[in-house]
Amino acid sequence: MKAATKLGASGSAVRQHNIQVALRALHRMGPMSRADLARDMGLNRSSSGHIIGHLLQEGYVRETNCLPSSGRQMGRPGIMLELVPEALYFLGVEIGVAHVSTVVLDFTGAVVQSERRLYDTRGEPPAAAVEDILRDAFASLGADMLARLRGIALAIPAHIDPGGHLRLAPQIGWQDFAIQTLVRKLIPSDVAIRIENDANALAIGHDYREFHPGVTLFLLMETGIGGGIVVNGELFRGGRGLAGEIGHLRFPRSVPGQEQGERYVSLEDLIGKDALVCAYRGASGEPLASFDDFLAAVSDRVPEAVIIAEEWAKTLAQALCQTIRTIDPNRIVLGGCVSALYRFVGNRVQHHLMRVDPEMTEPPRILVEGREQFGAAFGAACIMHKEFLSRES
Amino acid sequence: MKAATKLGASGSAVRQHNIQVALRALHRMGPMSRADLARDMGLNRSSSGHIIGHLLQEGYVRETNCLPSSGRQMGRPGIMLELVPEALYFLGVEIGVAHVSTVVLDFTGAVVQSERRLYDTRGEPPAAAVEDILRDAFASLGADMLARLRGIALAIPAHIDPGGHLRLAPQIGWQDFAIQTLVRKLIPSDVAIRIENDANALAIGHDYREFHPGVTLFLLMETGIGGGIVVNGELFRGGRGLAGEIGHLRFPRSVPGQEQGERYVSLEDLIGKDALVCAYRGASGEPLASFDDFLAAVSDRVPEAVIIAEEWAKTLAQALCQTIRTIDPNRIVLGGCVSALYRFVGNRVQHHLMRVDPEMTEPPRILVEGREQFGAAFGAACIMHKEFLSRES
DNA sequence: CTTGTTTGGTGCATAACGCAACAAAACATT
DNA sequence: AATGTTTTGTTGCGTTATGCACCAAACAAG
Repeated sequence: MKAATKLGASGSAVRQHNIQVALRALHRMGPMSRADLARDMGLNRSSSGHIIGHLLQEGYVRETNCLPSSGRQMGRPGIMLELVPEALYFLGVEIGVAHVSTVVLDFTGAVVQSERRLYDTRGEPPAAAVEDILRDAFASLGADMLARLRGIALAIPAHIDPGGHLRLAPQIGWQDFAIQTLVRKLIPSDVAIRIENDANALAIGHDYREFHPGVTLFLLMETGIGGGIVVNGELFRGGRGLAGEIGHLRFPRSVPGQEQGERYVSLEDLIGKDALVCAYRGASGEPLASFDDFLAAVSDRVPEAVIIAEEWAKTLAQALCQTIRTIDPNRIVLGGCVSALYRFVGNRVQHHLMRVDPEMTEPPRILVEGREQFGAAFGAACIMHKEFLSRES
Repeated sequence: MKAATKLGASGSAVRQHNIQVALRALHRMGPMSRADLARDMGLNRSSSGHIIGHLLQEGYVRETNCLPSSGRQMGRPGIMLELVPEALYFLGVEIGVAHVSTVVLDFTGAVVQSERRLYDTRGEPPAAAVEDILRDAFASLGADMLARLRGIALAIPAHIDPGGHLRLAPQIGWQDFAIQTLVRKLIPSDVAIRIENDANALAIGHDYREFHPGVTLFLLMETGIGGGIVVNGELFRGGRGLAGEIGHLRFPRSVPGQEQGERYVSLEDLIGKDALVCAYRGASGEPLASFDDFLAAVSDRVPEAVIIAEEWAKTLAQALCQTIRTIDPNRIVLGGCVSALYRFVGNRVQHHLMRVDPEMTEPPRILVEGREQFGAAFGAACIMHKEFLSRES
């Protein structure tokens, strides 16, 4: 109510803004000339030239011999410009239950370094673990990267509130931990920081490679079911950072013993990896069967496995229907190891979707994200890259 | 992918932007001096003075004798400034099933005219009806209002896609109708136009009187259950304009005859007004009972009515739980005549909410919007007022 | 070779903001 | 009552970034 407006733009703010727009255009459209840039930004060639001159001098942009890829042109060809890859670096760190991954992006957004190593997160107190992980991540960076690092993001399977405070991370046993202020104390003050939920990071990572207009729902399906919602390239976090947590949808399941008493079970306890493995072990009589065994059985159409997969498809369809009606996504992307099951029973999911809600007009496309190399660490790094090109330098 | 950036800001664009910011501040904070404005906007007093000088000359702002309401101040008191009410007007029109409402806002956002009359929308072909309604709405405006009208919004119980095309309006029997292009042809080209879903308009209307940070879910509960999601003052429409349509959530209901075969019913067929009236008529044995009779019976704790209300509370809690987990709202506002039931069984809804999802930490506040005079027409007018203060003049 | 077209750069004008200074208007103090 | 203090509104000047017009350069086509 008394929130200050604070949006006044002064002269030099315009220049900052236009620099950001130019860098974003250069990032998205690849090499382009000053004239291309002027047309794209809607300003005069001379202004574009001044901006590029500034960026050349600062070392963010360089001229390149790349051929003008655009169609046949009549006059003098332009001098192609591109972002200087080694100008700045951005670090993404994924803190998992039993591993830590790091990804380094250069200024063009390309992955220049990627590591994954085992780490028992549960065995350490939070503060010591974070300090440990960051020290290791920094040690793996070259001196030039370290000097030009401008952003770090941590992706954690946790509920992070809008202030960067970790509320609850059941899988790694952390809770109520001021992680952002801790990280802030550990790294130079000119490096931007962001703490993000891992599913949100994955969603951004998937979306950032190419811009998807509209609304995308990203589901990360492992033992838990996480989710991220991306709207026109921006994360939708909800009021307290919990939006998209589809895994916590509740479904009534009648208890065998009692006739009337309904119990409510969360979605991830119904269609998560552990639930599937547990069901398959019971049905197959193999108490040591793995998730891959289950997948193989579904692939071979073993009846016990197919029945479990069918139930999975039905429950997933119910959940997707609720979500589709609530946020109206244009597309749904499935990730995580459980998403492999969709390749076998995707048509069953579609079938149940139409059965649950026959009135649904043009349901969103559902696709499976297979490229697991782009993990949450990549998404986290993308968040910082994106943020740098969106805020003032 | 090839989307032009087109965000370059030139010199005069800065001024336009700052004019908008100044007008918004004046609208939100009420009368304030040039110095107050400069502080709020974060620019120099001289710049603020220049902007105000321009707005005074254009007739958007005037000096007033209103006392500086802010606390004790030492030096020379400032000259209070305020928006000129009669500078511009904005019209909101709600097209209902059996009535049409119009609301006119002045430049300060105050309601200066409000009408409601019966109109059988179903009895007319869409194009003729819209033309008819608009002609009547214009006829009710004074000449000065007509000359200074800058925006018209229509609120319709329909699915409107992002392009302003009416896809489906079952309640009034319209579908697939290019309403925005029709309206565009009927009114002067300097008047902005917006076609919006009625629940969305209501949500904006509720939110616009004072700014609510975070996420608000607005539920319009009549025979149908509509919904609107407002995020930091902006509507979240979803990929195709269907976000928040909570009434179309599907719930499995076992059919009495068949044991196994589940049927899925949409939420509005379970907790909408017609469903409640139908159930109460059956239970009470009064085939002509009205919704108000049912409410009175619940108020008097007539057992048959209370049982129906309890089922309503349980189903509503289930639906709210799914929604809360999906979009994580900070608050939920109930509107429409059915929301009166919440006053009686709100605690039961809360009880079921905790039973469905005991792990929910700090559930959003649920409140009932009683001021029905602020209907969808008011919300539609607010949309145009807001849009004028947000876009370039 | 000449002509046409497009590009990159330069000088000048314009627009908007920040800064500093000043008169004016109230209140506090002596 | 006279004076100092504090804040406000206004004015002139300097800075910055953009737009416009013009020019040389580079390449294609006739």
